Amino acid sequence: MPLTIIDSAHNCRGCLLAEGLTNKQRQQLSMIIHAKRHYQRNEKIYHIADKIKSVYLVQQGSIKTEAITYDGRPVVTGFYFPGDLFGFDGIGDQGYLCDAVAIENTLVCEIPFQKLTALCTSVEGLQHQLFMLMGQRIGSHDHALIMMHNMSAESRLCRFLTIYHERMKKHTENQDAVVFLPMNKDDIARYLGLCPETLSRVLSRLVNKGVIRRHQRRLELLDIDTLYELAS
Amino acid sequence: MPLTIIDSAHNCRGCLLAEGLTNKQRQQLSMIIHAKRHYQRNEKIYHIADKIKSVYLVQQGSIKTEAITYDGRPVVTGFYFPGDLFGFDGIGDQGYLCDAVAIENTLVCEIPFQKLTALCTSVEGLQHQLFMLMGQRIGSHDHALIMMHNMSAESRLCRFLTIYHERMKKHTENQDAVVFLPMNKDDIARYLGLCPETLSRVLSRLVNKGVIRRHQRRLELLDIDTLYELAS
DNA sequence: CGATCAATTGAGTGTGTTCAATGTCAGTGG
DNA sequence: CCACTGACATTGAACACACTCAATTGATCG
Repeated sequence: MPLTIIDSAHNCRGCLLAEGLTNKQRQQLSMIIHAKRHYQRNEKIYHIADKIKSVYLVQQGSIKTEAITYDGRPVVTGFYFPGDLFGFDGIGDQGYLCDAVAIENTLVCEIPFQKLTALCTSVEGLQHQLFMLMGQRIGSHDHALIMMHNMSAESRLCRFLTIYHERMKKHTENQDAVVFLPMNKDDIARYLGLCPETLSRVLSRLVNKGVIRRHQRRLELLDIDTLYELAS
Repeated sequence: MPLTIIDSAHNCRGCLLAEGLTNKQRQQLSMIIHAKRHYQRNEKIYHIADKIKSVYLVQQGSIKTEAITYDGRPVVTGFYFPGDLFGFDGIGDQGYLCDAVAIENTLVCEIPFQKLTALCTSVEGLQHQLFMLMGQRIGSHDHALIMMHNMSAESRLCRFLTIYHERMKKHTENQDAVVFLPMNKDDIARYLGLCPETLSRVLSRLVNKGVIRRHQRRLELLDIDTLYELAS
């Protein structure tokens, strides 16, 4: 079974970068892929201030990126799941701004950025796709910024859940109102800008309201409408 | 005098996109520039959800981008000054995510994104520069996100001031410890995620501490070291 | 079954918000 | 020249929400 995954990596199937490319172009793309490898839970894919410029694709598993605030606290700046590209924070001129860490056992494929941009000059569809993805990335972070502004803990969590749920519905065959969270609660708290206790309290409150049901990392979204309402 | 500005627009001098290009390449770049025009205070350069894809360069003046939170409050997502490119939030597939609004009378040059990327395939230095700028943009917003996490009102303001001061020192001949803020206080408050009253209080506190001195929109940074310390 | 560690709950505190009152300034008209 | 007006900035008091620290409960493993 892992073989098929490795194989699909070779052919760049399912990779957002390869979308709209011909088979031949996909082959060209797969040629420049530097490495595909497994990472253990908590293993780092890259470190803050690393100068090696690559973008990475999550094949299987999940990734978080985390940075350190000016007063020394760890902050989670993003989560990435199969099909997602990450590492764009390293494209600027000061190296990576985050650590990228595997949340679980994860298969990642590395794409050297310089080779990628070189290929872009000959494969126009690829350039377009890359600009799009970077644009979307900029957009999604504007989104995150907006979210941080004066939203209550409850709103933040509900929004996180709805976004995560939509993401999973779109990319997996699972269409249920159930989500599995591969990351632990502390990571979610650091992502939402809350302390773990507050997150715990909000979760309990949502359970009491009958909006969700919990079985450790498996969440049932009982009342999606209210979830969306609370996410305002 | 405005003539020289228009002229420099034609030659793309001072434009971050044109950095490292030959004169001939700059000419090619200036050919695709769609429009250069003046905007009045509070005039919009583009609107949320606009599908027309362009990036814009501030020639003179200043720009803010603002969005609406899920509960209907306006949020300022960024400020842009001469030499800055803005409009990257519209590159994704869902149109612009913000309104771009002139803070004062402002001269802006519009660069259609499609033509720009088409030119990128032939002018490699331009492609590199564009990727870099988008990468930096992603990085700076990661930065902003980190900043929002659990920082006190005072820290946020001090960080804003130091960043703004460094920006102005780099891009203008003015090397004094003085900054002019073209935007009004409400905009700063909406950018920092504070209410205007809190911003006012923090400013007063900084004056009392002897860190800054105020004359309406002109701020003297009396004690830059403490300013940096407080920005932690 | 007890030990260990994580997760939850509770009490108290701090910081920013809200709403209201006061102060400041520019522009207008008597 | 001075009082009046309206917009905006500042200050004050009360409140709400999330944080901190501590205690309790729950889960996992030997």
